[in-house]
Amino acid sequence: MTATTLHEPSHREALWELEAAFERGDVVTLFGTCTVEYDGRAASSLGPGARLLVLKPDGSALVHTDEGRTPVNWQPPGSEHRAAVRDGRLRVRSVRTTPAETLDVRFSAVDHLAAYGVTGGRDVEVVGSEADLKERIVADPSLVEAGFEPLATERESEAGHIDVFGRDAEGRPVVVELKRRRVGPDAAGQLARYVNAIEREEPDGTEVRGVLVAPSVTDRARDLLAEEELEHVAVDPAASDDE
Amino acid sequence: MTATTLHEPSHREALWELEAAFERGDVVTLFGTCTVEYDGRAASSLGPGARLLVLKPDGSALVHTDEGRTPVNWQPPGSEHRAAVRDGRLRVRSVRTTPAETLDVRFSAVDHLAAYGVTGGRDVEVVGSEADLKERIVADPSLVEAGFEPLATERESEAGHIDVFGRDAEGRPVVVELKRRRVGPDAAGQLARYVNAIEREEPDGTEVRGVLVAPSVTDRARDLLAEEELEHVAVDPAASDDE
DNA sequence: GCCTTTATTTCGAGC
DNA sequence: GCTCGAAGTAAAGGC
Repeated sequence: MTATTLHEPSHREALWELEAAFERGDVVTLFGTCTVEYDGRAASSLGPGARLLVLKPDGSALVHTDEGRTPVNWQPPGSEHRAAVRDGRLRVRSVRTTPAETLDVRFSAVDHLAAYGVTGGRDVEVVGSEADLKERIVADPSLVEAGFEPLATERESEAGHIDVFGRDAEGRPVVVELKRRRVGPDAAGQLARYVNAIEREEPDGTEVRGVLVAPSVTDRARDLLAEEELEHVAVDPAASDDE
Repeated sequence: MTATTLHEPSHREALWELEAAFERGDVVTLFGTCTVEYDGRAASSLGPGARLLVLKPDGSALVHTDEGRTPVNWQPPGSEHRAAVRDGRLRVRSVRTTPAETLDVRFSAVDHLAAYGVTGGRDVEVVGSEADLKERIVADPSLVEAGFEPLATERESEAGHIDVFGRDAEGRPVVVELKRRRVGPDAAGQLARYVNAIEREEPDGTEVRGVLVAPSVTDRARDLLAEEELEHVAVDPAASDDE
């Protein structure tokens, strides 16, 4: 892996290295004092300050301060990075279309620039997602209730994609909505929409049950579930193989 | 601003510099080959690869590959960073509680380390948010409809916070929900919940109107609005002073 | 491309 | 601390 670094480069030196790094498809980090202007879906302006700029070969751009997980400004993948020196100052501009968005970073001082060939090993295996919960339900339908029989995990309805569809011990259709964590009113509304859609699809008068499978629900969600005559089944969030 | 950089340091040299940087409250970037283990709300495992690790003094940790705006692994602010050398390899561990989460980055090779004093200028002024839309509505209520009179922008209901509440030309109560961009069924559901809540609060039989103010709505949202007898008013998203 | 939903969402406000 | 909703949400999957 090659790493090129410049310590307190001139703006013009930084520009040369930046352009070479773009050419190579490197990931670039830039530390320095800069202002940031963004215009697109919204618009924002950020006064002078010391920041970290990360530029990726896929077009992503991140402006980080010393605080927060979220960049203070950014540009999503698919943007195009361009660098220039204007009035003796390095300027990095990242532009994308649909939607039209521009990120403009103007440096008054560049403290450090590093360019790296970063490749390989992007695949993360995340465990504990909603998909995992679905697998648990299918493997052990009694987690929903005794006698529950899953019929489809990919059923489409007029209202959208239903997590698990099946029938209870008495043969009544059951719509199951899965959430891996405590849920609010939005999830109750989502389940209600699905149940209504299935009621329209089933023969007239068929009673369709709706079950929200989640670790817990908020008070407001509980009220909404009661109002819509939907049910909540508590499941332990993690607990698959580990304890 | 002081910037310390190490090029291809030994694992032990990297450790010393890391600990000094933590002490100083610097932002640190580390390039190298590493594996990443995360365990907390979910769990994940990331095999060896070249990555960029960013450590912030507020406890944030970001693991970036050469793709994507979102880090492949991370730890939110409030975590605590610790570094150590085990079996001759640098290991950075970031831990937080509530919820208990651990991020473990094990390096097989450290290519570059940089530490920076990044301070000041974190405040971004974002224009074009929902709050801006609310100001526009209050300044010109006819954007909702002729004769609309806003009475409250902070009205609380049993179902939650209502963006704008007012009365139409005939004196009927109107619940206005604002969205700065095209909306789906969730927003229609949200508005329906607010309208229902106000109908319960108003004298029996009072007809309460619900108006969704947004640039546009999806087909499904349109159906849902029609079902619930709610209305949609189109507003240009940007368009305040600029054109 | 649009639509829909999930996310280790993050973040902020209010209670 | 929890709840709720916004976000330039991002990212994935389906059409």
